[in-house]
Amino acid sequence: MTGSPVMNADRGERVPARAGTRKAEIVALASRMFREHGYHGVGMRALADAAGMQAASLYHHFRNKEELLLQTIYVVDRDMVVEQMPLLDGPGGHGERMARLVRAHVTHIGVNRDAWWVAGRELRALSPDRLEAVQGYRRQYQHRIARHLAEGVEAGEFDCPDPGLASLAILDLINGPNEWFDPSGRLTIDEIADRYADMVVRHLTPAVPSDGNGPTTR
Amino acid sequence: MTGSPVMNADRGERVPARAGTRKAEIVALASRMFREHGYHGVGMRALADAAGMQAASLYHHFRNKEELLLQTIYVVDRDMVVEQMPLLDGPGGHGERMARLVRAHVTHIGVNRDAWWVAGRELRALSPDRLEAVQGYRRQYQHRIARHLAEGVEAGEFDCPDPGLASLAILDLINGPNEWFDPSGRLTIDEIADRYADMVVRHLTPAVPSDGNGPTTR
DNA sequence: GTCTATAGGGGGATAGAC
DNA sequence: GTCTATCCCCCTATAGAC
Repeated sequence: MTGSPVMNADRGERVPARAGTRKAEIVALASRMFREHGYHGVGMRALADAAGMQAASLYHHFRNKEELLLQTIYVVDRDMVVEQMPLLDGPGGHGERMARLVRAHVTHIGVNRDAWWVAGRELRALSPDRLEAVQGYRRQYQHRIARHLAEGVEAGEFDCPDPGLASLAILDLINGPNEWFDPSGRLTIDEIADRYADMVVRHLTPAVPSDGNGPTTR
Repeated sequence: MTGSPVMNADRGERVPARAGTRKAEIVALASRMFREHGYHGVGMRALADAAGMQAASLYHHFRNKEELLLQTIYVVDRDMVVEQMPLLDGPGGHGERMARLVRAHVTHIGVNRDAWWVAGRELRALSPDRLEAVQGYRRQYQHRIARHLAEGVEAGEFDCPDPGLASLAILDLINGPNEWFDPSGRLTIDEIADRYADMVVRHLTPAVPSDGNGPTTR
C-alpha cells in the first residue's frame, strides 16, 4: 500500500475530480466511452471530439490517458472502502449489518454503471503500482467482509464453515449485477439490492436458528 | 438465434480449431495474449512474433483479428451449452443435477482460464451479429437453469421464490472464480467447485426439509 | 485553457513472389 | 503456408502560439 488515497493531491492523480468541474465532466464522459468501446478502443481524439475540444487540450487537464482510467476506477474503489465498508461497523446484529452493506454495494453498481463496468474490466491497463493500489483496496474490502463473517459465527448468528471462501462467494454474488443489470429490466436496482441482501442473510443464517436452546456457541 | 453452432463450417468461423493443429496453437496463444493485454492491446505483429511467423501469415489461417477473438470465446460458450447444460437432464434429483452442473462449470473455468477471462471481458469487440450469437448461448444457458429451478420447486425439492433472479444469482456466483481463481492459491479448482456446489444446493434446499409431512407442494 | 501542427510509432490488412 | 513490402490510417504525446 502506498499511503492514503488523498496523498499526491498536487499531482492530481488519486483525488477524484470534484463534481461539477470541467474535469469531472470529462471523467464521466471517458467512463462512458471506456465502457462502450474499451479503454484501448477509445482514442484521445475521439474523447476530445466528444468533449468538444482538441486532443491536445485534454493534456491540460490530465497528465496522460491512464490518469483518465484511474479517475474512473477511483469512483468505485474509493466508495467501496470509505462508504460501504464502514457499514459493517454500524449498529445492529451481524446479519442486519451485512444486509446493509449488500444493499449499498448493489445500489452503488446501479447508480455508477459506467465506472463499475470499467473498473471490472480494465484494471489491466493500469501501470503496476496503480494496479497494486487498487487491488489493495479490494483485498481490504474482502478481508473486512471475511472478518465480519467470522465474528458473526463467533456471536452465534452465522453458520459459515469457511469465511474466507464465503467472502469471495458473497462478492461474486453482489458484483454480479454489474454484468447484467438493465435499468429497463424487470427489477429496479433497489429491488435487486433488497433480494440479494435477503439471499445473503438467509444463506448465512443457521438452518434451524431456534432449536429451543437459543444460539449455540459451537 | 442464427442456427447450429456447426454451420458456416466452410467460412471457418464458428467451428473450433481442432486440437493439435497449427490453427489451434495460434488460438491458444491468442487467448493467452488477449488475457494478458486485452484484445485491443495485442497487435497482429505481436501475435505473429509470438507464433514465430510474420503478421501477413496469420491471414492465411484467419480472415481477420476478430475471428481469433471469436475462436477464443467459442471455447467457453460451446462447452457451456453442449457439455454443461445437458447435465441438468441427467439422472438423479434436482439438487444432485444442479450440483453436477455447478461443479462442471467451475471446473471448466479452472482448466480454460485464458478463454474464460477473455470471454468475460472482450465480448464488446465482436461485431453485432457475432455478439448477438454469443449472447444467445448465454441466455439459453441461463434460461435452462431458471427452468431447472422452477421444476425443482414444483417437485418440492427446492425453495426458491424467484427462479429468474435466482438463476442470475447462481451464475454470478459460479462465474466468480473466473475473476479470482489462482492455481497457486489455498484451494484447488476442484475444491472450489465442490464447495460452490454445496453452497448452491444448500441455499436451494428448504430450511426444514423434513417437518414430518414430507415435501410440500405450496 | 484551448488551439494548430507535428513528431514518432504502431495499428489492421493486402498484393504478390516463392 | 510463409515470406517481403507496403498502403493508409490512427495512436499518444509534445511544442509553442494565442
